[in-house]
Amino acid sequence: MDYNRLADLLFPDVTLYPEDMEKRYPERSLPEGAKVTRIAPSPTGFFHFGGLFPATVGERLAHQSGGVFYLRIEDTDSKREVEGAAEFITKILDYYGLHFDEGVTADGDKGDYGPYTQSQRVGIYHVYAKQLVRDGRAYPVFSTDEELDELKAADKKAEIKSVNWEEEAEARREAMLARRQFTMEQVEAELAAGHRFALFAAADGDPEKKLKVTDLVKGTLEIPENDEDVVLLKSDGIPTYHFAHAVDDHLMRTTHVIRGEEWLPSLSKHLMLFRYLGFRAPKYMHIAQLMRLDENGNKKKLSKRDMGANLDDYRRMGYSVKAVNEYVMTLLNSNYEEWHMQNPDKDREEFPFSVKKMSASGCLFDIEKLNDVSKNVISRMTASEVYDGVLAYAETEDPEFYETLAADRAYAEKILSIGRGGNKPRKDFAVWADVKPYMSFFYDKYFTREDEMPADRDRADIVKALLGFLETYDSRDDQNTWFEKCKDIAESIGYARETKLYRKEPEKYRGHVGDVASFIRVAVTGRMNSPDLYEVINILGEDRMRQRILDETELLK
RNA sequence: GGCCCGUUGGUCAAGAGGUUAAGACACGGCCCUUUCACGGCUGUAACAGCAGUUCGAAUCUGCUACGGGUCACCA
Repeated sequence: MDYNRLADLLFPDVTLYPEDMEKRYPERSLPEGAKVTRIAPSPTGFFHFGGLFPATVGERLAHQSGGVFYLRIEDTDSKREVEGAAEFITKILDYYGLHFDEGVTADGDKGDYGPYTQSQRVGIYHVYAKQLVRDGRAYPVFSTDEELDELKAADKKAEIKSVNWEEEAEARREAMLARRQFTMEQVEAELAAGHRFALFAAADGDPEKKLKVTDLVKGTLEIPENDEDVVLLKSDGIPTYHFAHAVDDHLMRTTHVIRGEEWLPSLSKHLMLFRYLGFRAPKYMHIAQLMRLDENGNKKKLSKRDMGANLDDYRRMGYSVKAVNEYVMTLLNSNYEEWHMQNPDKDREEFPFSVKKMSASGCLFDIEKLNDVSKNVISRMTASEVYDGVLAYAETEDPEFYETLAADRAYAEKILSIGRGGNKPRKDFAVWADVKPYMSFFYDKYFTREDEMPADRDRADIVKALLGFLETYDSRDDQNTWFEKCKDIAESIGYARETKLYRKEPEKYRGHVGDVASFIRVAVTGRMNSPDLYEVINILGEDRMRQRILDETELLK
């Protein structure tokens, strides 16, 4: 067979050669050891939470080494493409603090190795496709539209459990061998009839022979050589992932391909393609998948449908970017947490991220741990930072609360300052959504009496204590004086001045000072629990405090 | 089913031939405390199994079991 002629027949419009591409996209001049990484999502309008892992690793590796981190959009599957998805991706990645040096951005492509959207690179793929035909490594397969439809319909077959794998494999093999048989005349006839073709790479591997590959996280892998022909170009001329991966990562000079371990089974194909194309293969890192527990208690890959799979959900649930990022980092390098405790003031960028520390096995997503990380993150923020965080969250998720907060920043910050700072800060919030119920009683329009007065205390005592409090209250008192007065009130109604005294001899008293504090707390906040009462009253102001206590005593009568 | 990957407490995990097998989360107890949220102390709990190598194995090898991934003109 005259492969040169076949190549011209198949790709009459392609006039460039691989050498031209090499010239157009030369080796990058970067410092020794600099890594070039990328993330390459499909524009489906959905960004998987798990996608944050390879993205974070790529970002850290590139920027830790003075290299390049870029974003490439893999839109080779038009069926799954969603309008505006690329924009959504750039937005959400930016939101999560992943900053790119190159690639698709909100204002178009940035960088010398573009275009960075695969659908705009078809001409480039065809140059290499034509070369592979010339080399006798790739061949066309013609299909009519009906046959194509059938293929698509057959997709579901793989989902049916009762596949006879042996028969299936044999049939596949036979079909493959049959496809490889064709004559130039047949090709000419098909072309003349206007039929479209898919381009396949003929596999030359022997699965009995193993290939030793080093994966930076999995270690040394032994994978069988590839003996399955690989689809390079689909009938519409668009490349498959496999082909685009080889061409793009070579031309964009990616040094490290970081992706999920679901790609491991096709690694053999990719390595073959790199060899056919005469490219040096990049270093690979296959990252273990994030898992969830199914109803039988087995681990399952966290898939699109699962709760918590959508990265954007975390924003909606009110997790801060920092918390999510720290959680991810904790899972990626488990010594991060320890490092962070020892270096509380240092930024995540300063952490010596290590590939060696990464786990080869998939871990379970643990919302409890995320919450803990998140509480710590928020507890370290200033009141002003918390305010900004809540405000940004409420703007989209709770517009009414947003208005309330925005109306008086100083007031909200005062509330958020309670118990903040110092080395034992309060840890009340795991998510921004926790803030509203926490501070609601500070706003008259949200104030409700949620908890009752303690049932085991005398109503008349309560009223006496409350009125006594109003009588002696002086807003100029410091906390100590204020609480001494509470003790006086306790004593005046036959309660113990100290809680300890009461515990020792409960029969001697009708209650204790803690009860008095509770009465005031319930009257003022409507709850049994609240942050520091003295500060709460100071922030609320004397007038509102008096009004609420008066209202409460009315209710008790 | 073939192929590949994985397996240390409930979860995330240190650990790289000799350790009382870290730590964090969760859970329990005690303490602190005017409630809550913190904080301190403390407890329960693990090397999947079996062989082999070795004076000695969580660490090396093999097998088994279990779990996961994957087998598209999807990525």
